[in-house]
Amino acid sequence: MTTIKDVAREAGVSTATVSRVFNNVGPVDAETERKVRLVARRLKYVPNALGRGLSTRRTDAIGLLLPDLFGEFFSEVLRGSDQTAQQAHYHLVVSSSHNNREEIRAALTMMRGRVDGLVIMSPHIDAETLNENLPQSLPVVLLNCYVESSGFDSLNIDNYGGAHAMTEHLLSHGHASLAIIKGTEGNFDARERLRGWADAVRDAGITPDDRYQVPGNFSEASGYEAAQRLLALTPRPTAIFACNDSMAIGALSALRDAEVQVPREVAIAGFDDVPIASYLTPALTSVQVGIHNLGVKAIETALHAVRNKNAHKKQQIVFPTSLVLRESCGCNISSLTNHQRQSIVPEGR
Amino acid sequence: MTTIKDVAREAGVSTATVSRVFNNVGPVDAETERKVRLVARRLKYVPNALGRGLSTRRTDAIGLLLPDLFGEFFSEVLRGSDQTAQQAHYHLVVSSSHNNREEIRAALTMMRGRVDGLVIMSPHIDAETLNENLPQSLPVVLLNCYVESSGFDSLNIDNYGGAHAMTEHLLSHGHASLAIIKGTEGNFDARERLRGWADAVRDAGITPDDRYQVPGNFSEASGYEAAQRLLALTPRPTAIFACNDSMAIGALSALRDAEVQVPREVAIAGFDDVPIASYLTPALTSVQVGIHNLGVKAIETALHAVRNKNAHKKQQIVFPTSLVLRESCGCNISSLTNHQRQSIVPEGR
DNA sequence: GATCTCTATGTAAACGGTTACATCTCGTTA
DNA sequence: TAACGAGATGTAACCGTTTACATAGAGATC
Repeated sequence: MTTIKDVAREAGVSTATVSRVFNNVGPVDAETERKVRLVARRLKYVPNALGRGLSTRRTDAIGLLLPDLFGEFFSEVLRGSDQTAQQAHYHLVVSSSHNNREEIRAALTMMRGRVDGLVIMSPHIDAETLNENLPQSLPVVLLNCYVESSGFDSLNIDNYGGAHAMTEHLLSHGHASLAIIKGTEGNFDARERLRGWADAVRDAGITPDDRYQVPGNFSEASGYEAAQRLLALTPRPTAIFACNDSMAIGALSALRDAEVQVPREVAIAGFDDVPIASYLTPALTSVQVGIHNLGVKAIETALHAVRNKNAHKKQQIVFPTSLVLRESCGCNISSLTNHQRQSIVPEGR
Repeated sequence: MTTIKDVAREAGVSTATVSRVFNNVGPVDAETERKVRLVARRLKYVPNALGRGLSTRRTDAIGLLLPDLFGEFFSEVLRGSDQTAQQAHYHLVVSSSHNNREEIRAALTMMRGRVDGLVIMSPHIDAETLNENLPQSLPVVLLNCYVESSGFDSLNIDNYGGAHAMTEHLLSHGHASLAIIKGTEGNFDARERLRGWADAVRDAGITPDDRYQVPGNFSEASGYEAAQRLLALTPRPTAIFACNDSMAIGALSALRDAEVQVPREVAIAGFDDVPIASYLTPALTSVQVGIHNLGVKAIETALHAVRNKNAHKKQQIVFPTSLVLRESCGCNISSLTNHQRQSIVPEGR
């Protein structure tokens, strides 16, 4: 592997000059530059990222800590993140499947020194763990984490508002017995969505029935199971709000297997508005959160922090949500094609 | 940020000893070790990855180059990769959305020096580009790339076999007019699947109709459009083989909008067997490729190469596929629940 | 022609580790 | 008791860059 020294020797200049050429910094004679570039190309020289990083204390990489790479949600977050990072000529170091505090801690220390900034998406994180395991100077962006500290930039989805609005919408269809398929126990999103649902139900003058609140874990399988459980109840609920689209998909599948018509007999709505939602049968009504944008914004925030050496004012941003009404909730728009269906969004809340 | 020198000074030993302690190498007195670890913990010392990497010429990271992070397929590959890398205490540097040769070239050089090995999944790669832009010593695993050289480890899906088998299966349902929704132009997978389909059709004594081979690009939207185009034909095909599940999902959606019964009027099958396939309406018959395993195996191969300093014998592995028969192809198993449905696989081909 | 600027370049010290080699101290053996 | 071997530790070179500082030469200014 050729180093800067090889290039310097071959071009008859010092390493400093080669460095200047490759970083476009300081004055370099045009002729010298030409010569250096020529030699570099001939020797296939590429500056070593480690050496450079050690010297500059920059890595040109952003770390991305995710809870579990499952389904379309994370795929979309990642896509947005990757695009944004790449545009800024940054790398993405991805680490996932951290399902408890100890694993997170390990991942955090592993990341130290490898990245210039960190985007963390994990329900199992708290300010103390962060402060314990990360240098103060490392920019951190919390994505959908419930951390009370205002010492970090954070991005959150308006879980409460979205769930509340969707529940109101289902109520507007005349449903009186609303059920919810809850998200993973202890998860912040799950809790907030449940709260939004419960408040909306109560606001409508209905007392939430405990039996109508069945557990789930954000997977299709759990949605399937939850729906089966709901169908066994008497009286059977006439509308189901699933705390994410994956579970809604599972639920749809269970209802079909039980030969229950959706939305005629039971209406369904999800959360996230994953890309395939509009292609389902029936097309899934969902709460749109702009997942892709979430990834984009997270990286942008991290990069901003990196550029300001983390001395900027930290922001807590809440991402607004909007309802995307399709068929599964009972909106009578079955004559539209999918493409049109995708754009039907109720006026702003 | 505390360095090894700080720890050494504070513990009253040399940096060499501290290094020995943290790498479990060479003899160190138990008492000394205790003291060093204590000081290290107190100072919150974490070895710097860059310094270490520069010295050892290892980065403990594997690069993953993907064409486009879209949908469930890549999400699954990534999940398998990440799990495997993490178990081996390696990091994953992900880079995606490389849709032409120049972008690939740029990504390859960016990765140089940052990773110990590289997993490349890209239709736009060739042996020359690889040899030009990568040092001979860097382990490379090609995932689903069409590269004629045997100088690299490679993993390929049995695209031809899978498509052939699925087409045969559709034919066994008595369909005489089979259509195909093709994958992205120029894509290796797409080409092989088309070839498998065409051969199976011909083997059945049918001459493939050009109008029944409509273009697609592996996205839901393109599947939707392609199906619409097929429905407009007379005679209308009675079975459609979509070159991946995303397009099959789009097609299903189009057929429903056109009020065409699946599988009664038109049968459909996909390729990939993404996780949600079994939750669709009707449940999607697909060619299973074990996407998750693909990621696992790719990283395992890369790690093996890293450990052997890339001096091992390169392997070209073809991943077998299997059919997963559900409802959309017309198999009469509608009385089963989803869970059972998932496990119905025909005897080995 | 001395002084001052400005440009172009070189020198060498970091950056944070690892590791070959040297050194020192003991306990063991002939 | 001298020689030896093994264990514990230190010394310093090295990995590939960047960059503060030094230096040299060429015009420009007085």
